[in-house]
Parts: sequence; C-alpha cells; structure tokens
Amino acid sequence: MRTGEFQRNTRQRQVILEELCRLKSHPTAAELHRIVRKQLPKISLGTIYRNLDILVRNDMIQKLDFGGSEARFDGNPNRHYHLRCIQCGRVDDIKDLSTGIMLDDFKRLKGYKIHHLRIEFLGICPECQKKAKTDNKDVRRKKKNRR
Amino acid sequence: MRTGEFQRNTRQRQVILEELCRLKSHPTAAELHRIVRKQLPKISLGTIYRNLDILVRNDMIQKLDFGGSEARFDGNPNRHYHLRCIQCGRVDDIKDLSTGIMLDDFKRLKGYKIHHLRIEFLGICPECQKKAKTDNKDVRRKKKNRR
DNA sequence: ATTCTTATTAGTAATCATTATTGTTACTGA
DNA sequence: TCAGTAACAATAATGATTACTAATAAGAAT
Ligand SMILES: [Mn+2]
Ligand SMILES: [Mn+2]
Ligand SMILES: [Zn+2]
Ligand SMILES: [Zn+2]
Repeated sequence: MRTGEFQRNTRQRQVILEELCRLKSHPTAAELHRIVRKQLPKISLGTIYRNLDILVRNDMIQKLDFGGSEARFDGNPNRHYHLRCIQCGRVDDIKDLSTGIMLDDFKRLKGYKIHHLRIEFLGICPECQKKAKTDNKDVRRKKKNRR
Repeated sequence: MRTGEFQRNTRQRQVILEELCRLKSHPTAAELHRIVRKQLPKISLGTIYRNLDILVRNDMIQKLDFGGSEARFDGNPNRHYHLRCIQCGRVDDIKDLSTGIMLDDFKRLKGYKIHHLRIEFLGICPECQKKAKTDNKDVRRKKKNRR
C-alpha cells in the first residue's frame, strides 16, 4: 500500500509533486496553486487539494497542519521537526535533532529568537484501543458468516 | 497589562472561566457552549468565542490549536504538554516532563499507544526581527515628532 | 436609589479554508 | 472501437470562526 492508490499519473499530479519537492519552503495549497499555474494555467485549486490529499495518504509528502490558518505542505515525507515564525508564519526545517532534546537548552536556532516549544504525543487512547479490538472481532465474524 | 483588558465582570465570562477550569478535559468552544448553557440557557456561541479569546489574551487560559478541525481550550494557563488521540481527538495532560525528554524513549503514556511525537519550535524569524527593529525606530520618531 | 455611559451581549450575517458535487475529458484495457 | 471510470475544471456546500448591530446591563456618577 506504499504507492499505488492512484493509477493514472496525470501531468497535474506530476507538476504538483515536482514543484512541492523543489521548494524548500513549506507552501500552502493556495501558494502552490499560484506556482503550479505557471506551468498549467487552468489547473483548479480543488485539484491541488485533491492531489495533495492523495499524496499525503500515499506517504509521498506530508501535511503540516498547525492550527490557526492554512495548512502547509512538505515535500519531504520523512518525520522531522520544524521552526515556525509566530509573526509571519514562515516554516523552516530542523535537521540536527535526532537523539534527544533538553528543554530550556536552546535560545537561538537558525537565527530565530525562540519563544517556546510545542510538544504533542500523538497516539491511540485506551478507549479507542478497546473499540478497535471489538471492531476487529465484528469484522472476523462477518467474514465467517459471509461464506 | 497582565489583567485588565476587560473592565466589566459579566456573569457570562465568570461561568465560562469557572466551567473551563473545573473540567479536566480540553473542550472545544461548542462543547463548552453546551455545558455553559445549562446555567445560562440563552448565551450565544459568539459570546463563548469572544470571551475565550479575551481570556487567552489575558493569559488566564490557553488555546490548543491543533490543526484539522476545532480548537480546544485549556483552563490551565501554564505551559505543559499534551497527549492527543488521533482517532477520537481526546486530549490529556502530561505532567511529568519537566527537565528533558529523549525521543524514541517512550512507547506508552497513560495507557495511550503512542504513534509519534510532534515538536515545533516557535519564535521570531530573522526577517521579522529586523522588521521589528525598524518599526520600533519609526515609533520612536513619531513620538518625538508628536510633541 | 436613579440616571447615565458604554462595554458587552444575543442573534445573525459574513468570511475563509477546505471538501463535495457535477458535468466533462481523457486514459485504459478488452 | 468502445465501455468503464479516474481525474479534471468549475462551482456549490460545509463548517469553524469572526464581524456586525441593535438591545441590554455593569458599574460609575449623581
Ligand atoms: Mn519540512
Ligand atoms: Mn492541558
Ligand atoms: Zn517571520
Ligand atoms: Zn481515542
């Protein structure tokens, strides 16, 4: 399931992926639309969104969904961390953060004046784990009954 | 400028703050609306949003703005970290994370099955720092000219 | 207490990013 | 050649949040 959700390799999707990967910035869908339109003048914003979504689901890019306003997209599908400007919204990559970080052990990074650090652990809560188990049982039962 | 943006202590604002602080969950504006309406049946959703915004600006609560859909609000204004379920959206607090964390040094936390960790450094980028400096100069010049 | 000022409210409309729908176009495989 | 359908452009719908406006009420002044 890595690659292969989509079966037609359209010019639109090619250009969207190319341009996103070429950019080191982390553009919004609208920004990417403006850029891609230079090559494909009549591509619609809906097509940008639809393809970005497909590319995300296929782990070829990632969506950086900070709250607030527009989501941003990243041509690099590998997990890495970011620096974000709380004034203009600009987003930069952080490369050297592999083994561990100590809080309050930073002040400047790439010329940024750091205000704070946001950390979230993302996972499945106990209730949802339970639910997943019973759901699986249901699926097995249904499969059995089907034949 | 800590407290004192608002000068009238309305019943609406009191109840909103009380209920939010009483809850250990991290409700959305709509959820809080439903709860507060038990005491104030005709309070409008706009009033909830307006007051939450004011309370955030006065550092009395905080807004947890994960991307995706609704923002959540936290009666605890002090910086702390969160566990979030990527299935149902539930948000829990993490208490014991004061000195440092090691990446890949966790698997379970409060019964959650952790999938990944989100880290963002938030600050002011070099360009915005420059801009702030020149802006300050402008302000000083204007003040000087005013008298 | 009564009046006065105006911050705040309830209700509603507007905004804006994103998603869904629709009719059309263009691959694909038989 | 042609049926089936992925993907498209154009446009409408959705949903969270913000803005607007006339009415209300908190708190000061009288
Ligand atoms: Mn990146
Ligand atoms: Mn919390
Ligand atoms: Zn900036
Ligand atoms: Zn859950």
